[in-house]
Amino acid sequence: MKDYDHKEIENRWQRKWEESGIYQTKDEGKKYYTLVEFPYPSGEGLHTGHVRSYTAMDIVARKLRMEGRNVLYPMGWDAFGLPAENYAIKVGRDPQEITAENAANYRQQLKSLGLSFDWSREVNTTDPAYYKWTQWIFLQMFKKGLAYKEKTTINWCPSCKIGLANEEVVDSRCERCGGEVEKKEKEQWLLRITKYAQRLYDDLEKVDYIERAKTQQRNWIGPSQGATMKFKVQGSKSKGISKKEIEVFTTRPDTLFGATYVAVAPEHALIREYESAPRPEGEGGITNFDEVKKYLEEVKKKTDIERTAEDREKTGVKLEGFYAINPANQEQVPIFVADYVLPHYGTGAVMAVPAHDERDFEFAKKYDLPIKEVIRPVFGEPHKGAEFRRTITAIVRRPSDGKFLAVKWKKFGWLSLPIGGIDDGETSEEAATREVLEETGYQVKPIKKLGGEVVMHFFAENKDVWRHRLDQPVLLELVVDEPEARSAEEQDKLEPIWISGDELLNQVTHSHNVIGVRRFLGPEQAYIDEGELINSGQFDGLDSEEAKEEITKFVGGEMKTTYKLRDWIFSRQRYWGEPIPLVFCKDCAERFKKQDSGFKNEGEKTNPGWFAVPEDQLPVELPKVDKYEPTDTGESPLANIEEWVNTTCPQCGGAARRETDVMPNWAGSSWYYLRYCDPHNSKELASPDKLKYWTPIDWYNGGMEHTTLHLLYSRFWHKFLFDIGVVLADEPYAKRTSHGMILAEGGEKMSKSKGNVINPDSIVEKFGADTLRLYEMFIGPFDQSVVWSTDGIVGPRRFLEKVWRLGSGIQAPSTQENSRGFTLKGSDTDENSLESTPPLTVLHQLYGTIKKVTEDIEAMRFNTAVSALMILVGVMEKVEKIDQASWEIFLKLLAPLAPHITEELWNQLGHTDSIHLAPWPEADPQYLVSDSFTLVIQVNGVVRDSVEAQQDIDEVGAKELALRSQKIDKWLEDKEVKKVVYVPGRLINFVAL
RNA sequence: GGGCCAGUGGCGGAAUUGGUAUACGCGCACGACUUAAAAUCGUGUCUCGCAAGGGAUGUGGGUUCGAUUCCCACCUGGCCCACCA
Repeated sequence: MKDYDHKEIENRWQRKWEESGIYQTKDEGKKYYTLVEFPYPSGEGLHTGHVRSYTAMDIVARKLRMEGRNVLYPMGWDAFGLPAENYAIKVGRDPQEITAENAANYRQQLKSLGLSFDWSREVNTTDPAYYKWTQWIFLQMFKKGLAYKEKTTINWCPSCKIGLANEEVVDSRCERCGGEVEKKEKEQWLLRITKYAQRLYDDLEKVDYIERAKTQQRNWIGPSQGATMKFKVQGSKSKGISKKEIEVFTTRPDTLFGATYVAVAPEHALIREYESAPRPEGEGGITNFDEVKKYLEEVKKKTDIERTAEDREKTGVKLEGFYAINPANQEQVPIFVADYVLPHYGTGAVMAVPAHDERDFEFAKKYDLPIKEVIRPVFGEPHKGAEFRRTITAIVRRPSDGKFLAVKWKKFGWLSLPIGGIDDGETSEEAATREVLEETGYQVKPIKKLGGEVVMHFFAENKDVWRHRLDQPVLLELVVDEPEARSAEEQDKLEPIWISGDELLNQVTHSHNVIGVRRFLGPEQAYIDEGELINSGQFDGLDSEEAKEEITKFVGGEMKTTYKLRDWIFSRQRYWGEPIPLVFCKDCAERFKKQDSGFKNEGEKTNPGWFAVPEDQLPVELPKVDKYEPTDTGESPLANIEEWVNTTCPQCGGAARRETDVMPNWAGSSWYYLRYCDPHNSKELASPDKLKYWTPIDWYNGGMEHTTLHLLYSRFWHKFLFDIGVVLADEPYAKRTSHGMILAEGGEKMSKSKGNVINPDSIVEKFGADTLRLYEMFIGPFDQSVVWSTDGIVGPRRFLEKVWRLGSGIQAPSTQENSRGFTLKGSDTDENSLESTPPLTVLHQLYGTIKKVTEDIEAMRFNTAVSALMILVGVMEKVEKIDQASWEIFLKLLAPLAPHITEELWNQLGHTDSIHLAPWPEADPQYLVSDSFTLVIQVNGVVRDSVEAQQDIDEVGAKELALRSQKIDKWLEDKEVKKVVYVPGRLINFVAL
């Protein structure tokens, strides 16, 4: 027998598969579209994480093929991007060349892993034939008014002299040089993804994504319900109220009566307006504009690190010279400019309610602004199901005279006073306690009699936070104790423990069963929860929920949903990306400004002077340049190529200039999955027939890090393509799963700088692709991060060697007659194991494994699938004979995971067809159940014995059988069986006292 | 600060409608084969105890005949977001 030579076997079969084209997909049959994220072909080559994701989907794809599905499992290159550009700058080579080399390397690596990609459908985002359609989609968006140019702040790295995308900024530092990132104003193209925010949010309901991904997208889109309302602005010296207004967004219109100032973001239009045209005081001008200007400059200078520093103080400047009018009560309130107000969220202006918002509270404290309470907490009814087995004694100190009053804290949120009952005479102390509690805002009422005790209801609602919104804090001193375990005298001797706030929380919850815990907050904090309105005129007594709508209506505001999601900044002032196919004509811009008509589409209307490059001129190809660096002004290097930039206006035929910004690398990856359906189509991005056949993607696996960028962006593009009738489904991916990261030994991230990167090539070389595949699947749960261990690889390798030895002992049938039944190698020398395990065991094991492996692959539980196969081999190893049919079933089960060795052994059995096209085995139900099982016998829930029982045994039979056990006798001695719990097929439990 | 996820032997991990905790693999120990080693095969491997038994799934509680699994609180680690009004 030959040794298992993984190199020879893997090379040979990879070659044969390629020659025969068995993984090339036709466009017919019952389709299934499996997809993995196409890689960025970096210089470093493939890493272990790629192997994990691609192997997993390869297994799924292979199994589906064996089940008769027409599977599309394609691959391509997401090849635009910074690393290639930076490398090009460094060595002065064309990024296209570098990319081609890297892609060739990746292709070779992927092939060496035996992945069943259909290479005839390979795509490359940097191929003009591909990005022609990326540009085309962008133009459709432009024409629908979804693209617009706006001055926004970008991240600017002063040392690299380039603008950085948000993704290139890590912890406010430049990803490349590590320097601090500054802000810079720049004209940018943006895509109006916010227009799709609600649909992107709602339609998550329709798709089968891993729950984490859904949650993350929901949080990212971040809708919040609230209202916009207008504050009128009045000059301090003018009589009438001006027409000027500040619109604010709030989620808490119920607190409007507590709004004691208005704050606007430094970027707010109000300030810009005064900056360009200061007005006299009487008309509501800013009289301290110099001071304001100074503040704005300070803010601009601040880096992100300073702005987000943990202990940062809120700063702001009051705008002197005018007031805002609180629309609820017509009170004059000051206006501040403050950088804690975000320009891009809501309206860029807030009504500040210090009493009920932590940030406003902090700001009001600092600038000595009024804090007006308008919400009071409401206590609900106690949790009905609460039972009281334990009591904590608590002592309340009365603020007036500092005297202690004994009370008992019962379970959560209850305070019981040892008094005879409110009606029949409290002691003066007890009455005083109650008064203190009542005065300080707690509802105190008798709940139930407990042996002469009246239990006072102190708090109520479960899971609520105990808020102490009082001037005079009542401290609770808890003696942690179980009264039923101690005598009264002992209790008296207990030393009280002083605790408060978070300590209380810990103390109580650590030692006792507290279902809900109330946290002390001092009076020095804002009460941010909802409650009952006070100091709010005619709205007093309403609860927050009702008041929100009522007050909004009252002041003429509008209920509105806003989103955290921001529009997508779509320009990069770089070279290595798709040129944005737009042209700017100065003359036309002037003309449009004058006559405001003649637009052919929304895009031209939104962006006067900008025109789409005519579709017959696509693609706008990336020209060759000498230098790949951005210009000193931060413009794209394309701006330097006059002959490319200068063109003619598609509208008037006059001189015009091309847009020199390029698209971000998220552009090409937003629709690549569509191109795989019809990769060589030169007339359309893909033919409608093929799109209809293949989309949506049935199963898409990728990294969690792409959830809020790539995944969301591509859903947006897909919905747009749906709206304009290019695709037929409004969601691109029916199912999305995600693999966990592979960490280096020691649990750290693999990184080049740490030198702990594992190169898959070396593993393939030494152990083989099948071993690497098996190992990465076996290493741990697919969706969790796992730690790489080179030592652990020998496990799967030994397993494959064992399979090889077993399989090689099976000779190809020389005649038809002996095609069934063969002797395992070694069984004639291993006499001990001959009789011990009958073949029936193998059958049960085999069919159980079919079921297990089938289900596990479908649920991505590859680790347990591998484990099941190992167990099966362990069983087969020990029997004298296995019939060939059983062995073939085993090989088929292993085939998706280890495609080379199984193909070889399959071939050695005399098969001429590939195992990967053989039908997937089905579990025969008759072998899935055996006629007996192990009945576990418990006494009071503790396992005391187990016996073999017939599968169909009933409770009476099981009880009889169990009671025959002597071990059980012993445990039931002197006890009375109160109850018997019988779980068919599993256990019987005697509850005995 | 917010959201999400995780915590089980020396290590990776298994066990879900709540029902024998530690499958499978690594490592380790002993044995067989060998002149020897490697490879392979076999046996053992949570912990205390001579045993009978007891204890253990981050910590403390709860629900239950029975909890790794469900509930509450806390601690620790990871990922994402972060002044989102």
